[in-house]
Amino acid sequence: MRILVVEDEPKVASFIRRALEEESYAVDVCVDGPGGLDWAQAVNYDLIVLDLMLPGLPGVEVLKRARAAGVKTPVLILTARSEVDQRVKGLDAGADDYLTKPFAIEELLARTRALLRRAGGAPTGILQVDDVVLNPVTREVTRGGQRLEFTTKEYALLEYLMRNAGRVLTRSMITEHVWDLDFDTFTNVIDVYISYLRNKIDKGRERSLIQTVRGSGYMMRSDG
Amino acid sequence: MRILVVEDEPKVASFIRRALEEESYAVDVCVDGPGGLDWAQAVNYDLIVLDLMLPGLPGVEVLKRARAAGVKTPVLILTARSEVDQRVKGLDAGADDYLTKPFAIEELLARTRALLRRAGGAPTGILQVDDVVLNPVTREVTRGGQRLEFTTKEYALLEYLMRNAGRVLTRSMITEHVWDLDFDTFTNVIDVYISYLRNKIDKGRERSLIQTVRGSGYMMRSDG
DNA sequence: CTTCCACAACTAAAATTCTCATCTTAGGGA
DNA sequence: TCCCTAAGATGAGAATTTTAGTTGTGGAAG
Repeated sequence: MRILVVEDEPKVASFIRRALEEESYAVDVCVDGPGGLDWAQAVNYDLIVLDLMLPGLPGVEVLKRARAAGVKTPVLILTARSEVDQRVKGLDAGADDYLTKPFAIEELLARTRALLRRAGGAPTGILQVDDVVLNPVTREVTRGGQRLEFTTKEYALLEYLMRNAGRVLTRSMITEHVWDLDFDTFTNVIDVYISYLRNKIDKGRERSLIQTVRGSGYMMRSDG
Repeated sequence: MRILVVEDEPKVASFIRRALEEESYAVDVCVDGPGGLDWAQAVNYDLIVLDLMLPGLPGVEVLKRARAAGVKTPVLILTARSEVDQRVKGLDAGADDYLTKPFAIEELLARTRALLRRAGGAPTGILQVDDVVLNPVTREVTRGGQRLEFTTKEYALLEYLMRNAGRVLTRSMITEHVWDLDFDTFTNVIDVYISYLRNKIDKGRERSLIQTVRGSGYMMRSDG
């Protein structure tokens, strides 16, 4: 899940970034309106968090132009408590939800989850492949009832694979969703992390849930 | 030293990024013209590497507008072999040097060094503080003739300190030049890396070359 | 059909980067 | 002077990434 945060105050931006990254989202931060608009159009984000008070170009304008340009990504806007009519304008301009500053970070995370869930059309949010069950809300993963522990990157990769079970994911697709955007092609971190996942998930089983598709990428088996 | 690379082909971009990072520059990559222009104006880069063949806005236009907006940063343009008149236009628009694709990466690094040296007005490039000698070209550091080894980040931090010996560098200045732009304020990596440097440089000496300026930041002693 | 080669993928181990928790120090009140 | 707080230092170790050597695969050549 890739999220764009358009926010000019560095403190707030890095606070949000950190919180979202802890939840295993891939986060890009942009500090001004025009830049935000560019990124929103250039990359197919899963969610955009947009401050309405921006230098260069007001947030509402960014949103309007992005929508005009055909960007369908759900947008969560941030406003100061006083900017009530801004908020209304924001929702009119095509925002999907809003949050007033200052806000509890947990609130932001909850709304993020909600928006992503709504966009994905998933009713429960629980992912299951074979006897592996992943709960995106609590970030808990079990296999056959046994709890499994993952690091942030491992979890992000696993969730992406499970969300796309039965589909082949190329290395660049994985890169785009789980690692940084300007990613180095000449590394094999993905292979390494696949190996970590297999170690934890398939330990002791003969057939891995994660299949290698030679020359293309990897695929999570959609069913036994 | 912070460098902006504006280049749309991901392979080329990450190739350049990697090469520059290996030389301890802090590198930002931007994939289109408008974005490049924004970043060039928003951040005080030490060098901009600009592809002339860009989506959104031609490189020459980016350059013209940046210059019009008062951006003084040296610019190195990249062109395909066939785009001879583009190159001329680029130099007319205010570029400081050019390189034709395909190019040897060493060539790019050499020109980068040359441009940065020219801009900094440093004649030899060798930095010396007390008996610590740093050669930015070979990335070799010695103290009293003894060779010292550093990791990429350690080296970048040390070079920045030495280039500004006698001046107090705040944590945000260090952040801007050595770490990523959207840096987390709540971390103490800088302190940790200062500690690493002291361990390697001052091992066994009573007085550290790197002074702590309480409440402000750090400073490399300019002289004994 | 078999063998060989080149490339893709795998993995262990090392290196690097970053975080966290704890300890130390400096400086300003009470 | 003593104590308290904020700032800084640092060891331990977790997470991430790189490196390099090994293994596996499929196609080409014989």
